[in-house]
Amino acid sequence: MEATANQGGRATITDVAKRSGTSIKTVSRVFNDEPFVRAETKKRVLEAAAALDYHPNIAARSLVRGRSFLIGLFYENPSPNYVVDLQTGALDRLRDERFRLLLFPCQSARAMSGKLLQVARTSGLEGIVLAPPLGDDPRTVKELREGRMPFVRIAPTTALDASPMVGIDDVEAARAMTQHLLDLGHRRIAFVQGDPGHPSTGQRLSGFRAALTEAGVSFDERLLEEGMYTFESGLAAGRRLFADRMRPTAVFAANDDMAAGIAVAAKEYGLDIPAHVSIAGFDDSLISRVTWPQLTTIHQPTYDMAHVATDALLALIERQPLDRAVGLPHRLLVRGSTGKAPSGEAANAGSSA
Amino acid sequence: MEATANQGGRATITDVAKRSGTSIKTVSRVFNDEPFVRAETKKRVLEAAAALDYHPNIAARSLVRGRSFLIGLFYENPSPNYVVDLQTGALDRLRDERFRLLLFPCQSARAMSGKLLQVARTSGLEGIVLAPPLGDDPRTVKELREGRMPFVRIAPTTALDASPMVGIDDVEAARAMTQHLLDLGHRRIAFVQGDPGHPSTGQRLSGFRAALTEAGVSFDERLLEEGMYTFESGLAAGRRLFADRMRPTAVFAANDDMAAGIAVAAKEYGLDIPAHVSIAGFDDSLISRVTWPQLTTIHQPTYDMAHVATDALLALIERQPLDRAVGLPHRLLVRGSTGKAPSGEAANAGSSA
DNA sequence: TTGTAAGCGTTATCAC
DNA sequence: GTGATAACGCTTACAA
Repeated sequence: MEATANQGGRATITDVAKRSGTSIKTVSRVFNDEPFVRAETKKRVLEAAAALDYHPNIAARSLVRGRSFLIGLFYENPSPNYVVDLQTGALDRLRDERFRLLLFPCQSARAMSGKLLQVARTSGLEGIVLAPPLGDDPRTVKELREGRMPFVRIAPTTALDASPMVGIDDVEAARAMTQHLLDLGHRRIAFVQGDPGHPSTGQRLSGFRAALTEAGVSFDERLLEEGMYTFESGLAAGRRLFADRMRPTAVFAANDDMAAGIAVAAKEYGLDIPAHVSIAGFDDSLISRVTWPQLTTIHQPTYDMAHVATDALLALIERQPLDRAVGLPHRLLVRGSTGKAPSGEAANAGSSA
Repeated sequence: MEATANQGGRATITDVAKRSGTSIKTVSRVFNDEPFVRAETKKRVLEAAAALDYHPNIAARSLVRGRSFLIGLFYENPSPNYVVDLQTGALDRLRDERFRLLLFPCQSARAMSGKLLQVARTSGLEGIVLAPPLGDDPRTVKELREGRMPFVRIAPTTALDASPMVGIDDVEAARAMTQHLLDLGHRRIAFVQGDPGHPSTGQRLSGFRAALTEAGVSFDERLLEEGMYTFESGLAAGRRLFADRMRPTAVFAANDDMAAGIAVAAKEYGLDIPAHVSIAGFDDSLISRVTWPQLTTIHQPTYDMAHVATDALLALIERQPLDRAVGLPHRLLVRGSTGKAPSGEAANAGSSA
């Protein structure tokens, strides 16, 4: 072959070595920032590389090192806001690292159960970040552990020490929100649950209940509504709640999408927010700022959680020390959708449907 | 070395060959679905592979083929809804292909100008999908062409034949929306522009103007407001518009996020939508369905555009025939935020601030 | 401080 | 149908 100019394709390390009058090893040293290269030599190499528009071949590099420098972000969440926060947090952490991020939107935790390791292997991933609720599938966790695939979970609720994790305290946050409603004088507070498949659903509910119990307020179980974390399910739950003569003076939804649906239902019933009914959400997603009035909610640092999780994953892969569990603070954002309970406590203002 | 069992690491093609009593070439044939492998041999290979949990090493494969099977999606859009639609469209097209998608969220087209090819080369991309407005930067386009990097643009507005493209007709869609408002009897219609850096801004405005001109309605230039495609800029524009005594009876915003902001401004001024003022958006983003009332808008098939663009990119990379330009249809979605113009044409109902 | 040689795990060539 | 063997472009011993 006697290759001289490497016709056609991209320049290789050999081309650069020839052009700079050095060896491929020296070029390799320069491109890997290894010490012991004379400044002048380095300069010559860099010039040749620039002239040839040389970029190291990632595949070759990966092959010889036995590493892919690829990590995967697995998520199931249907909320674009949440997903983008997640991605951005991970991507930002990867900036200036050699690692790259591959996305794995999943239909459901159930559908992925037992397949995740397989997918990771096929894609050559070196590690995985699992967004909720994927990190709560026992089978997935078991598989990943047995397969020795490094992984970090965001906001897991089961087998907390099965992997490094990062999260907020959902129970505590829900308790804080409930306390806020109690402080405003509400006593008939409804709670709309999220997807039963998400463990956050149970946690938020238990925080809600705990706050009521502490305050000595008994809970009317008829005010516990089911939902699926979607706008539509919130709308439906709201309609059911407001159709009742003994409707609540406040509704705490386990996420913002449902809260927005509930707000629409309230308007359908001619109820003013917050004069007739207060509505609280959870997540501080974009949607919470575009309803009118804006939703009182809990800010979850999704971006930060993804950032920290990615950080931990890199440490795990590189076998560096890391925190097994990081707790990030939530924030209660009081906005226009919650206000003083109507006087008379169980007021029934507004037109009925 | 006399390697027998490949200790520690992943199983390789050699391991599979040994275990199945064949050669690596045969294993390779099986895993690449090449013909001329006896069914029985194939079966043996597959069994051995399964037993060993063998997955072909992507890096090695890429190296020898001189291909990365990586494509990049570059976007600048700050709207999570839009971004996720884009990603999903591209990802869905890639399903069951060997290609993988790398994400490149960009700060701005300007910041990327002159760097894009560089980034693509460094990441070893085989091709690129450019979401608006990145596809309108002349320098980027020139560079990509000269560097012979396959790329497809979504909704470009300049140098339309510089690359394969897919889009909708923004001018036509804006004209349709304006016509809808005219049909409802509106004559004082305000237009809120988007980010001047996005070419869609100019197109939508010109569609708006064209419709007015055709209808013989003169346009009061004071009803042309600036915006940035963000919720906040819409809110600000809305406040300016509604503070004026001669406020419009309808507002057409160049996207939904701004329209949602305008709706909030209207409520601040005590204006009922659509009784006092009609509001129209553009994009059919999630936000358009969570305001109250829901926004009349234009459905842009973002998902489909990304899907088609990715499809075209793959064809381009594989040197297969493809359409240089695909036009996708828009859809006018009439929802609750637009209604008949207040009687008396220039009505001024509602309380002022 | 620099260079030589040996792989990394595939696919491609070409003989059998 | 199948199997040696040579690349692919790079990093890592190991010399010099």
